[in-house]
Amino acid sequence: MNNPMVRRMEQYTRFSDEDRRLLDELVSQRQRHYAAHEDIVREGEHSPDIHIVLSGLACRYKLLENGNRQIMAFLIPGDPCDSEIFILKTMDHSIGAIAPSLVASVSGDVMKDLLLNRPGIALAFWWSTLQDEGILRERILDEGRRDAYSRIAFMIYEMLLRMRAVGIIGDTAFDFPITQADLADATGLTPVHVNRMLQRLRDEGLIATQGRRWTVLDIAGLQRAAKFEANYLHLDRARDEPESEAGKRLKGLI
Amino acid sequence: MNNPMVRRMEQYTRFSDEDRRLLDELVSQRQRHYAAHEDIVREGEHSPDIHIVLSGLACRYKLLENGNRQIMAFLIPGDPCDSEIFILKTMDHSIGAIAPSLVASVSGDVMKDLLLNRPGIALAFWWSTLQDEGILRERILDEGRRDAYSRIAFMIYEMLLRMRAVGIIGDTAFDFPITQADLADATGLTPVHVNRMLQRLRDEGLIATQGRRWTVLDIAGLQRAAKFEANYLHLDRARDEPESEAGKRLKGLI
DNA sequence: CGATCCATTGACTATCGTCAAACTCAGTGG
DNA sequence: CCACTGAGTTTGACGATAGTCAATGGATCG
Repeated sequence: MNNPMVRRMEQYTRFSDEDRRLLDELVSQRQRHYAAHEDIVREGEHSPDIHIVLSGLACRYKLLENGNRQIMAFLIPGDPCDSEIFILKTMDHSIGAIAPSLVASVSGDVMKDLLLNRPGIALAFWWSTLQDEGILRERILDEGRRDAYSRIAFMIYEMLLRMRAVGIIGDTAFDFPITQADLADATGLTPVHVNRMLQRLRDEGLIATQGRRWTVLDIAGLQRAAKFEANYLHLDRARDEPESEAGKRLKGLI
Repeated sequence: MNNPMVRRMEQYTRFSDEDRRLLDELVSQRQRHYAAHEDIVREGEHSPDIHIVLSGLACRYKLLENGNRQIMAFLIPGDPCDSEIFILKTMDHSIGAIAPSLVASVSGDVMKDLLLNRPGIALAFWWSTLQDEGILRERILDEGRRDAYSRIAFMIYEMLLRMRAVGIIGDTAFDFPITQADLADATGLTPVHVNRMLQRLRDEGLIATQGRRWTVLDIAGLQRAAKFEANYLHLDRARDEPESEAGKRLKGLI
């Protein structure tokens, strides 16, 4: 079976055949399609199931009183959405589909059973949680200390790497079915400003977009735009650590 | 024993006497003082121990190539710093003391033993991780969608609640040994702008500062400044949920 | 009593937000 | 086949929030 969750987690661990079989079974029992903009889990709810994105694109988001939305994380195929429900009573944020998506539901009891009896699987889920936390921290760094241009570039680069990790990508082109307004909600910018930054990235020959298909034309240039390059002021340190800090960071994280 | 970690975790669970004894023992074995600005764990390292802040103030941070620093989270007494070391090879961020701090070291082996054999303790640590993740998400919301004034107000209010939860607080006054430059690194602003916003909060009678001691003079006003109030456009929903979204959020989280 | 670290001020700049309108394009129905 | 529609993208003019730079003031500490 072509299980994106297994593919993602195998960046970290090698599953036994039995574990892989169990995980395949896990995501194939109950599946459901969600339309674009449909909520999968809502803030304040407690769901008896956990959800895993199999195809499409979803996100974690919160709404502010004034109707503004902040997307805190994108969920791509292979990502579990809400493994915290075993501990926390209610969700402190919502999960929504951005594009039409296929999502697996797993009963919490079945999941709990797996976590208790299959240490390999439990470890992989723990790793997944920690990776998510790393991505959250990177996002804080991004919003706090990078300008709009770098932030957009960074976002695109991160999606490229993450999609590559689960194999849903053709070399440097990938489906990222998102509107500029969604991107604005994810980066903390306005749609208008996102548009301006995308134009700049296109003008500079770094990326191209045709509909929902994004192509990275110049990976090195995109890294540079995203502030991924080693700073030449730190060259002495770079002898020991040939890669830039940010480069290592994102690789370690993805 | 006066164990802030136990106090913090008992917001979530009630420890058995034995668990409490074990946790008290855990943090009293090996303790060390760190000076202000001293690193406790550095990005890229792998430490055999996990660390728990007992007094003072520390933070998770990352450095950018240009020397800019982003503080991703404050660690107050009771907070474990690096429980991820069981899974991840290296830290993807650094932990540093902001003020002189007392920190407990716990050998990873001892810790692992506890997590495997004391389910009550394992659950409490898992909860702690999830709470941290919630705080990270709230920070992303903050940086993405609130202006500087609200962001500073929010930060102060969050610290008030968190300090209250571990009991290191005199009603509405608390020690928050931080410079305006640190606050700038945590909120993604410049020190100059932080200064302007603090002046505004003081002018409006919401807070007062004497050295490192912060006093909240007007809690409701501070909540309002932090955009904690229910939005009256949502009153219909507020009938079922009398609290504001943000209010619930932070309470659920703390 | 300098030295140092922080806080504060002011003048100037620029990044980004706001508003509003026009444009593109795919889908729909007469 | 061709308006009609609506979602999404693009443009431009303007405004405001926050950053930059540089100097001053205040407190604490050997």
